[in-house]
Amino acid sequence: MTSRPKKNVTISDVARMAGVSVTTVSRILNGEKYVREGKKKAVDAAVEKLGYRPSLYARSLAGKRSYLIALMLDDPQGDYLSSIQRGLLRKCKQAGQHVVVEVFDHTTTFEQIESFLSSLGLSGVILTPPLCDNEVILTALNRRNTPTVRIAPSKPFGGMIDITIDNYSAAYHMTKYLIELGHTDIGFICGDSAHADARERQRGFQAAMSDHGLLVRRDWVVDGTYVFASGIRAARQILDAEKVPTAIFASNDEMAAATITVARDLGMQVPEYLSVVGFDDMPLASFVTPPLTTIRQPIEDMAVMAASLLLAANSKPGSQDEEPSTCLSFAFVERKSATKPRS
Amino acid sequence: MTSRPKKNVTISDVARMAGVSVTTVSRILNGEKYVREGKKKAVDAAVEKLGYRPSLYARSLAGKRSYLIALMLDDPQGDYLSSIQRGLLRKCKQAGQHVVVEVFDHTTTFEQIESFLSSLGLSGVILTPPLCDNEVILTALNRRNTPTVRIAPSKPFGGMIDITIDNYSAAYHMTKYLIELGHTDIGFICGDSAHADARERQRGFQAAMSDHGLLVRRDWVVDGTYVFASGIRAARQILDAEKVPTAIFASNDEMAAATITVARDLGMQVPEYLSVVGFDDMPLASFVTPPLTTIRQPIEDMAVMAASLLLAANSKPGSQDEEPSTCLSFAFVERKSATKPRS
DNA sequence: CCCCAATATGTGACCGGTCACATTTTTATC
DNA sequence: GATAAAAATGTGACCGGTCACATATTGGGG
Repeated sequence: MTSRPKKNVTISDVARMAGVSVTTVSRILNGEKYVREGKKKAVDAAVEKLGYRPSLYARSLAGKRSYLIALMLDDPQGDYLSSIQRGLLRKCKQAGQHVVVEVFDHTTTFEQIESFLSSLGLSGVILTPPLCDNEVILTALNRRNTPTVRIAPSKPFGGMIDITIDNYSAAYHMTKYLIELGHTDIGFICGDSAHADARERQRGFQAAMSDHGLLVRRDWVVDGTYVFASGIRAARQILDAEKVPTAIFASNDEMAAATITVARDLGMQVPEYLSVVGFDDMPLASFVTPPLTTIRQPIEDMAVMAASLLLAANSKPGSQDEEPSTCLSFAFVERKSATKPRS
Repeated sequence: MTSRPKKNVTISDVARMAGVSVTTVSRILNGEKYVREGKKKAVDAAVEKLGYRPSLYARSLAGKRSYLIALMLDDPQGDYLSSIQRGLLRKCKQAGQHVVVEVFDHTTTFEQIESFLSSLGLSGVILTPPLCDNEVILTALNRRNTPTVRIAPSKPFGGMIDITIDNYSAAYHMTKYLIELGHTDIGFICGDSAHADARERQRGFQAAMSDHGLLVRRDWVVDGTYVFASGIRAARQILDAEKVPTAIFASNDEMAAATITVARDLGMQVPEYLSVVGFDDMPLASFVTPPLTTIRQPIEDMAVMAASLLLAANSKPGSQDEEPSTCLSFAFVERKSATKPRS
């Protein structure tokens, strides 16, 4: 490491070379108005020639804005979160923001969040389930009033922006579909009950059933956690019994895929002997055999929108009250995994 | 937004309350030696009472160290990267570093990387395939001499730390296993050839075949990109022909799973009529029916180690030459997806 | 041609820490 | 008890920008 610590090019170097003041350079860099075209050219040239890049740290420290958006995750795993992250990265990159990913869970203390927030001075936060319903986190966020967008939260919280789909209706719709296909014996595999969406989906299922005068056997509604392994367990629990349903509605595709696997192991053809439907329409859904009938959720778009809203909220301060929360629409995707019940 | 912009608690507030100088506070916060126990107590108390949290920006700006580690991704998708990210997050959190995820690809210009690096002043970078072999990125990194750890790179590059497994040997081993099972007609689905590991695996396969005097039919070696969909295409290409192999070695589990799906669609039982093996041992591998015989790679550990090395490299500056690159060991995992060939 | 508003640009304080260096106190040695 | 080395602490410059405010230009309208 003999190389001289090569001094960084600073804004004043640029100013000097362009023959203007640092403020002017700063203005130009930030695209403010009130700058003469000529100076702008000179400055741009100097920037180019010197290879100047503003320091994120200096900017954040001196200015009021920040260039970091945090994606808070509980368990960094699975296609769902992957999609969210992908959408977020795409949007943020194009907006010149950087994404810092941070893991928190239900054991996280107020102190920890607080410390994270104040040391990073974020320009925004994206909260994914189940963190979006974590009181501790929400309170901390609110106290520091950090712009926040929540994805698929349970209930509104102090003017935060929420993005979700109508999980209840979607599940209702799907259930109705199965019923109209002729099924009356329908099993349900729940998602992680810490997630609001999981609870909503279950509500939708139950409602559809009772609206159609069908009873839901308690042993056909089993818990899952949205991951494949839990789907295996759940499906086994339902299908190992003496009396089995003719259809199973899994709260996400991963568990639906697991259900198909279990069914196959047990020698039950899908969909001939057992209809299986999922939720989310992850890539997986179309690859499985048979391809899953499911509900499409525009996850990546949700993330993109989340980022956009965050950025917007950030530029115009006073808009605390507008609450542009959004409920995006889902789509029913009919493929091959469900059909009329065996007679 | 009527709330007064609540001034931040600064280090000098703490110093004042504790009755010491800011330097002392700084020292204590950074765990340096040369501080009397008494003062430390007082300072800690003040910090506690005031709820003081050091600003990452101020620290990074003033100091020489940084608290951000970048994870550079090409395509943020799939279990492999997910695992890396998980390991990284875990380690970094415990080390008080934050992870910023950034997407780059082969179209990325030197200018872009350069700009990213200098504005963020990272304390380290983790490079995943295929970025770990991207000359542009490597050069930029080297020029700024940012501590870098590469995961599964192709060849050494200017004293950078590398972490990998011996993909060649692993593939060789797996191929030999199939051969010893009695297979002579073996197909191979390649991974993304931009990834060094994919090329190594193919080399290992070829070597094992020729070492055993077996010829590799060109139409049984087909390209894939490590994702499920590509596995479907590849498997179809191999299995739709008139003469099909008795075993297929897919370069990762996802494509192996796809192969099983295709085989099933074609009415070929796995493993009775077709043995299928994968690579990576992702969660998926044990869920698929039949569970995959595969090679386990300690991906998450690799990431943890990457982070550790980065942190270490960071604390002791002069250690440029040590090059603690590591080749972790893999494990052969025998499950149910491969067996003796049909006779 | 003068005056005022709108447009441009510069000045210097400040953001919240760290660091090199100076200074003071403690501890150990004789 | 004197004295030097080690330990502890303080001082002020500096990191690289932004911002509020002051100042200088410009451009109509009367």
